[in-house]
Amino acid sequence: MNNPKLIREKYDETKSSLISKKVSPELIEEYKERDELWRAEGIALDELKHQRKGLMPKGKPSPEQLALLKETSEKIKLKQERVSELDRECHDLALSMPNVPDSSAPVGISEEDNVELSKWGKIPEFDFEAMDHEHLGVGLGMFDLKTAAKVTGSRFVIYKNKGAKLERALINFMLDTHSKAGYEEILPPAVVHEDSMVGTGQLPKFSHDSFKIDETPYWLSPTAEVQLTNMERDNVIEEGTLPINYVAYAPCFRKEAGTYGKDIRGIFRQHQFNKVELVKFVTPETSMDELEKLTGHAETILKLLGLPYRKVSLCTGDLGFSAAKTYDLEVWFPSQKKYREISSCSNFLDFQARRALIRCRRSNNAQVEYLHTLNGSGLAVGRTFAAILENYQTNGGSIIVPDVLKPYLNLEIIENE
RNA sequence: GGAGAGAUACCCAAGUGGCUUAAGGGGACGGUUUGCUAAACCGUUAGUGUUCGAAAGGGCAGCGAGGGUUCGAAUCCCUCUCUCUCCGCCA
Repeated sequence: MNNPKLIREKYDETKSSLISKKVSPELIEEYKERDELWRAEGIALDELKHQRKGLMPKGKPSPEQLALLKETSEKIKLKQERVSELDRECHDLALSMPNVPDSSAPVGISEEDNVELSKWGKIPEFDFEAMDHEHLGVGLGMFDLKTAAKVTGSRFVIYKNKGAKLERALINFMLDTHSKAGYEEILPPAVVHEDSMVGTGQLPKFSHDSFKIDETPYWLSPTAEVQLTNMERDNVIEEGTLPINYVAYAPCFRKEAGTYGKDIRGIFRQHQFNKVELVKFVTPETSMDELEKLTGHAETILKLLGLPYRKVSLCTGDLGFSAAKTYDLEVWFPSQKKYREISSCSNFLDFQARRALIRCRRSNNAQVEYLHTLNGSGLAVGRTFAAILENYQTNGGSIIVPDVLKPYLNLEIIENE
C-alpha cells in the first residue's frame, strides 16, 4: 500500500509515476476523489460522536434527553454507513494499486527495456551440440515428467536418484551459504492464510496466480516471501534488532495461468518448485544499500556454482506489483543461448510494511515508523538444477559436479551406470 | 471430530447496560532521599491506528476478530479465530 499522503500532497508526480507502471489514470483519479470524500465525511462523523459523548447522561436519561440522544444516534448511524462505504472503497482501491517505482528504476514498457548492469562468468563453449536440460536429466534418470503427469498433472516433476540428491544438495548448499552470511534459517509452512497473501501483495489482485485450498482461508504459498515477511506482521520491531535477515527453503506453488505453450520443455516452469528465499527487514535509510547486499548474496550462489549470469535492472513497466526497484539475475542456458531469470531481488520500501503493519521503533526518540522490506530468491532451485545440467554437460551426456557441491553429493560426475 | 474453560493495556487482574474518562497490583521509567546501592515515599506509564493542525495540541476508534441488539455495550445476542483441560483419531 502506498502512503496516502503521496496522492494527497504529491498528486501529479505520483500519478505519472504510477502510470509508468501501467496503472490507469482513471483509477488514480477515482482514488483521490474517494479519499477526499472519506476524509470530509469522517471529520463530520467524528464531530457527531463527540457531540453524543457530551450528551451522555450519568444515569437514566430524561424523556427530552432521550429524544435528543436518539436523534443524534440516528444521524451517526447514517453517517457511519456512508463513511464505512467510502472507507471500504478507498481501502480496496489502495490495495489494488501497485507500489510507486523508485526514481532509480529505468523507465520503460516491457522486458525489452530492462537495463543490463553487469555480466559474470564465461559462457561455456562446447565442441558438440549442447543438449537441453530435459534430455540430459531424463537421459540420466534424474527426473521423470511423465510419471509426475500421471500422479499429479502437467507442469509437475518427480526427481529421482541422483536428481533427487542434486535438488536436495542445492537446497542445503544454498541454506548453508546464506546462514554463514548472517541469515537466520527458517523452515516455514507451505500453506499461508489469505491475510498473509494480502500483506505481501499477492491478494487481492492476483488471486488467479495462486492455488486456494477449497473451503478454507488458506493458500499454497507462491513464494516464501509471503511466510517470511508475514512473520513480522503487526509487529513493532526495535531499531536495534534491525536488520532482520531470514533465509528459508520452501516449496512454491503457482498456477502459471496464461503461460500455456511457454517453457514447456523440462522443469523450467512448474506448478510446484523449490526455492530458497532471502528476506530482510531494515530501516528506511538503509534499504537501498541492503538491496545491493541482498543481490550480492544471491550472486554469490551463482559464482560459487560457476554459472555464468547477468544482472539487469527491471524497468518500471516490468516491475512487480509490490516492488519499487528490482534486480533480476539471469543465468545462461546453453540450449536456449539465452540468459533466463533465476533470481529476483526487490526493495519494496514501506509498501508491504504498510499492508502488513510492520513498524520499527527508533532507539533515539521512540518514534514508530514503517520499516522497509526486501526479498530475493537465493535461488530458484529447479532452475539452478537445470542450469547446472546444461552448463556442466559433457559430450557423452553426463554432468560434471561443480566443486562446491561435491561434498554434498560425494560425486565427481553424474553419469549413466 | 466431541465436551468444557478461557482471551481486558508491558505482565497479572477487577469489571453482568449509563457512577469506566477501564479499578487495583506488579514491572518499567522519572523524582525525593543517598558517599554508592537498596528500601521507603511521590509521580508517570494506552501502545497503536486514523484524522485536524505550521506547531503546540485536539477529535475519533481500540477490552481476541467480525457482525447484531440498544438512545447508550468490555458488559447482552450471533458467527469466527486462538489458547488451555479432557475424550476420540492420527505421523
